[in-house]
Amino acid sequence: MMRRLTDADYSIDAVTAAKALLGAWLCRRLNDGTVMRRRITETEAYCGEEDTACHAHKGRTPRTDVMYSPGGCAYVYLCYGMHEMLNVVTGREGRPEAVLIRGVEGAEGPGRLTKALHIDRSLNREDLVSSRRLWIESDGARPKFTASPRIGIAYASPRDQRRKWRFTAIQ
DNA sequence: AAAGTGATCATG
DNA sequence: ATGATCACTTTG
Repeated sequence: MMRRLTDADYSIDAVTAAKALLGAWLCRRLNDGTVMRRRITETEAYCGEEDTACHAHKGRTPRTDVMYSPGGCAYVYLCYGMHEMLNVVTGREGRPEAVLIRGVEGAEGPGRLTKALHIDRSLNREDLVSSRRLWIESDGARPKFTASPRIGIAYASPRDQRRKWRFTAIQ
């Protein structure tokens, strides 16, 4: 049985959420009514201002403001001038944590999945609990996964670079 | 290996 | 206003 994730599912720390989101279904309804669902296969956790890899590590700015909202909304930004990146904000209000969705079945890679599901910055701040356009469902599947260092964070402290906060579902 | 692409933020 | 940087992908 399939259920949409609720506030409670998003009100947890990003590392726990990043693991729990593996196997869940990222769902997108387009303007023409088409609904797409893809299983999440890879995630990364970004954890507060003290995490030097996290966009919010320099504090609240116009871009990172959304990360300070209560868990359950989307944080979408443009990377390298061409790739839209989808994150799910988690945790409590005032604490900037988010899970980067790095891959879904059939679209591995953070820029590829957003392209496949037509996700862009118009969905920034979208509330995944109530949205008709973007949400996540779970059928209870909890795939096994591996944990490894996060990608593309050479700017972070060596200690934060070493943290195994990237989670990849097996098969 | 390196380009391509434009928003973002710190600096002036 | 300017410039460095960037949670990536594709092409050679």
